[in-house]
Amino acid sequence: MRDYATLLKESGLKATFQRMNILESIENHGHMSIDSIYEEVVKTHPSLSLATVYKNIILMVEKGVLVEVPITGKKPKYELIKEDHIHLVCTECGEVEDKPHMQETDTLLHTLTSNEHFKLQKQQINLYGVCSHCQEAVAS
Amino acid sequence: MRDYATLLKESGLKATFQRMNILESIENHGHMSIDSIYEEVVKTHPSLSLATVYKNIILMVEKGVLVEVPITGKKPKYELIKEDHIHLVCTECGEVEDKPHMQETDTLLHTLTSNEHFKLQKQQINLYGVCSHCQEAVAS
DNA sequence: CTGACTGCAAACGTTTTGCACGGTA
DNA sequence: TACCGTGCAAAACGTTTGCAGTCAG
Repeated sequence: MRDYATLLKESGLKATFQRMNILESIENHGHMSIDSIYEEVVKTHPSLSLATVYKNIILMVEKGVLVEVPITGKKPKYELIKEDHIHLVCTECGEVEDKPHMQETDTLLHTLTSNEHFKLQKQQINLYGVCSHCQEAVAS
Repeated sequence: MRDYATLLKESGLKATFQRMNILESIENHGHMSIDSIYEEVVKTHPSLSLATVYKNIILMVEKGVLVEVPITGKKPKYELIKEDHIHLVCTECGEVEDKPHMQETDTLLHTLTSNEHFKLQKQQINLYGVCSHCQEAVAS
C-alpha cells in the first residue's frame, strides 16, 4: 500500500478519507468501474455518496493520478497511473490483467507514428480473449 | 461503395434503407459515433429515428458487421469490420485514422498471450496523440 | 479560519423499451 | 402475407449539477 495522502497532496488535492479509500480500492483490485468502487468503499464508509465517487474519479483522472481504461461494450474501468503496459481483458469474467509492455513493440509503435508525423502521447493496447482461469472453468 | 444489401442479408438482416444508409455513412467517414451517424443519415432520410440507429448499431455489432471502437473520455465510435489495424486517435480534432497492423507486432502479441495461456480473440491498439494536420494548425 | 470537499436531491442527457404501423422478402 | 424493422413517446438509466453543511490544512 502506497502513501495515498502524499500522492494526493502532490497532485494538489486534499487527502480526504473518501479519496484515500477510493485509491486503496483501485489499487487492491487493479482495475475498477465507478459502480464497483462505490460498492466497495461504501461498505466501510456508509455515508459515501455516488456523486462524490464520480467527482473524484474525474478529478483524479484530470490530475493524472488515475487512468481511464475504456473497454469494448462495457463501462470504463480505472487504474492507478503506472508504466505503459498491455491489458488482457477476459471476455468471460471481465477481469483485466496487466502485462509489461515489450520494448520491441514500443519501438515499432514509435517508428510507425513518427513516419506518420503523428505526435504520440499515449498508447493503449487491449487484448480481448479468455483468461486461463476461465478456460479451465469451461473445461470442467 | 460495397454491396451493403448482400452484406446485410448474409448476416441474417433485412436490407432496409436505414441500415444501408448507416453503413454507407460509416464507410464514408471511417469511424462515427451514434450521434453523428444519426445527424448524417437524417439529412437524406428525415423520418429516421434515433432509436432506430441505436437498435441497428447494437444489432450489427452483434452480427459482426460493425466493430465498436472505445475511446478514452469520449463516446465510442463504430467502423466496418476489417483486418486488424491500429487506430491513431487525435486528441485535438478527435479524428481516428487506421494504420495497417504490423506483422512483427502481431507476432509479439500472440507470443505474449500464448505464454500467458490467454486465448486471444481480438486485439485493439489505440495510439493517442496529435495528428499532422492539427500540428500544422497549431504552428500557424 | 477558509477554501476545498462532501452528501443530498434534483436536473440532465443518453439509451432502452413497448407498441402500433409499415416495408422487405 | 408474415414477420422483421421502424418511428414515436415514454421510461429507465447513468451522470452531472447546485447548494448547504463539513472538514482538511
